[in-house]
Amino acid sequence: MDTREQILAQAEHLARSRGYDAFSYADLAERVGIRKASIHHHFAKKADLGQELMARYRERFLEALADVAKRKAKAGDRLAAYLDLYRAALSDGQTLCLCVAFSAGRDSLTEPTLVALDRCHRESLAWLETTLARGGEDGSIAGIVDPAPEAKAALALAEGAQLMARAAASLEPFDQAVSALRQRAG
Amino acid sequence: MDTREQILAQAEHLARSRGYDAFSYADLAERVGIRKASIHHHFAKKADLGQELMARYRERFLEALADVAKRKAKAGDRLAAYLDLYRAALSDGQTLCLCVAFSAGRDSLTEPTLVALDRCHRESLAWLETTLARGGEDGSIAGIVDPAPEAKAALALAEGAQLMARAAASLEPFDQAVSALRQRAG
DNA sequence: GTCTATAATGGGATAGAC
DNA sequence: GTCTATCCCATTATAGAC
Repeated sequence: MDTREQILAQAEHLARSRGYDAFSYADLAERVGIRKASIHHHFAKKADLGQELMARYRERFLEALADVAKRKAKAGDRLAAYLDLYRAALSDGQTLCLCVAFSAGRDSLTEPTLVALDRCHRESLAWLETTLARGGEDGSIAGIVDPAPEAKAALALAEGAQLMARAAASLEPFDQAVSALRQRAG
Repeated sequence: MDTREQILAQAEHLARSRGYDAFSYADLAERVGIRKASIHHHFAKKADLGQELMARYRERFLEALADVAKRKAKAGDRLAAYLDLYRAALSDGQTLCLCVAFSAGRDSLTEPTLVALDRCHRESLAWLETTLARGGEDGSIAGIVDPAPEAKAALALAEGAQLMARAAASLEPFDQAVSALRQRAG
């Protein structure tokens, strides 16, 4: 992994565990094992780093959703896998997904970063809406009436459950909060 | 309103709109119309201010829940009023509730503040669990099977819907995300 | 591409006069 | 209780040598 990738990886971890405002180039430099000035060589401004973090997070997340759709045929299994993605992102209550972390501190973000965040939300919702609609049709997800608002509810539930788990620094609140939705997926 | 109260009010607004890390004593001083040193007279350390912010927020929120229980007899109406509290806290997508704002940046908080945050979550969950249980019994909330995990789901949904609305700086995502739960309450 | 050095600014916090 | 003045440190960011 080249230096630029290492910076991005460490920055993502810091942003997801502490928040965008609460990590510095000094933290980052220490973890990567280079100097602050070298970070600036790769990302001139912190805003550039934030923007790229969000852009690549969105890309990776959407790829993961596409992969779920490829691996799982039944909509119910896809929804379960969706919840597992959020569960895994928690790392036992230590980190949030980047969308949640960035949403809370949106005032510190620049316009391109906000655009990428919004795009991530909209694309996730489209995937969820399709999944829920299919699940309603083939009967693999129970109680689907109107897929569009229910997709928003599912996203809100996943993000909120993550937040509760992060507050408690434990996975348990997440599992309990999503259990009812999980059961609807069989 | 005395100075101390003004400081708390402005600090709460800043913490809820920007996050704990992203507001300073300088911001606060400017808004209250006094100097930084005068803020330190009332709250020696920022951690003291954070702790008191969380403590009084919890107190006020729990009072609001008690008030809902006093004003509304039916569990379904209580749940609707609960969602309205979260909706009102959003101020059109400009501010989060303090629990959500503090959960995201928990690494910056001191132990007493985290204890108050956890207490706020636990007490809210207890209120919700009682409300959902009653709603299941009297039929005013549809589809209640197991109140304990469903209380956690309702809290996660409310917090997550707030986060989505904050990300979009709009009330709309909140209303759509909670619409299904609202309908279950009649 | 990484380094040392440093600028410029802003952060939390304190001393002491009024 | 509020002020001015100041301290010390962390922050983002840049210049220029290697």
